[in-house]
Amino acid sequence: MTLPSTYADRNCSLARTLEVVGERWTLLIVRNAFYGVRRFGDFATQLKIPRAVLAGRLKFLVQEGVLTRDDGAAGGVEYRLTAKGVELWPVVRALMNWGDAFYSPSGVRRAVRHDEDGGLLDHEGRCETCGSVVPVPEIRVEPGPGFDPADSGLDPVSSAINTPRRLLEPITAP
Amino acid sequence: MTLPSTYADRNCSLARTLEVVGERWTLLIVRNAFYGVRRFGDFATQLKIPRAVLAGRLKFLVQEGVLTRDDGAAGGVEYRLTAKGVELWPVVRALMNWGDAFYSPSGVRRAVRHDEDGGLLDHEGRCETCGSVVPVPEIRVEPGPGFDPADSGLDPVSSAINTPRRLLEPITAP
DNA sequence: CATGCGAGTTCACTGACTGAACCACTGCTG
DNA sequence: CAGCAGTGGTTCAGTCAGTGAACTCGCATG
Repeated sequence: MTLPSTYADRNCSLARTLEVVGERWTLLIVRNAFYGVRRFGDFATQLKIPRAVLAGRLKFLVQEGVLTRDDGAAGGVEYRLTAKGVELWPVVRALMNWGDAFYSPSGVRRAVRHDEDGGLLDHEGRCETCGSVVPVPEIRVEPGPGFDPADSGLDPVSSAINTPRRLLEPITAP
Repeated sequence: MTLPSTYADRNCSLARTLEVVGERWTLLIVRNAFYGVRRFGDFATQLKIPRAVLAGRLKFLVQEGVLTRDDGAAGGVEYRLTAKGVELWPVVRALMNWGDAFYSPSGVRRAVRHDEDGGLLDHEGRCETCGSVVPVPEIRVEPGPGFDPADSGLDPVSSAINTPRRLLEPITAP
């Protein structure tokens, strides 16, 4: 858990990455940060993660330079992805693609589009309409055909992230 | 650990994927399978993973259809990636890319090439020489500029996987 | 001053991981 | 055919990390 090597293989960048984001909950926290979640309480309610674990993960991610911790405009604390954190998008996307392919028979659970022209993104993150590799802030996520509305979450945070929205745009308090 | 949801969010393919490959050690086992490791003992010695954990992970991955378990030609048991398992390559590659980018200042630890023409692969898996998206069995992995020979591993399995080789090609006993 | 809220911390409990030792089966080998 | 080594596990006690509920702290508001 602490910095000094949790995995032995010093020559493997996969192992090195997993030391940072490979623990339980960590990538879901990062995913929520992409979805615009910034507040401690919002992470906690949406993920139903024990607060002690959340506190530890957030501290570690800040220490690793994946998130920043600042006092937000509204007075509370805000956690946001750094540039290094945003670079985790291909990782998140690859994992989502695999889950959609093998565990979502009725189609992707969340569709990913280029917000400028509405084009779907392929597996490499390229817009099928304009052909460009879409930068993360221009990506829109919305429920796809495999999305199950019966399970869309009753808390306001889940409702917000299940509404079509751009990545990184902050979810707004009710 | 068992199948019934370890994460709450039923509408997230990321969570679903992490239920399969998100536990400690699991992706390193898969990585080794890409590198041609097939035998129980070889996984154990290269990863220095407790044998009980390895046994549990292998059983689970077989159950999930990521690996197959067969009696090999040489008489022992062989674990191999299924087509579904091979589809995890983009995940492994994305994680390695991020680790190389942020934790390997002197360059990638392992270079990934198209074995047919020697072209380097970009982040989307496309060959810079011939321009095609390279299928996994045609990918060659070799030590890159960030590779540290002082730490290249003394056991025969590590030596084998630190030698340039095609993915999925079985490592041969000494 | 009471109330409430956000952001954590504390704590007892449980479950998972660790490492070492042990077991079972196979195929030799003398 | 007894002994032995190799492979593929299982068992077990000790430790460590995750869980969930309750609690604390600081700050703003009424």
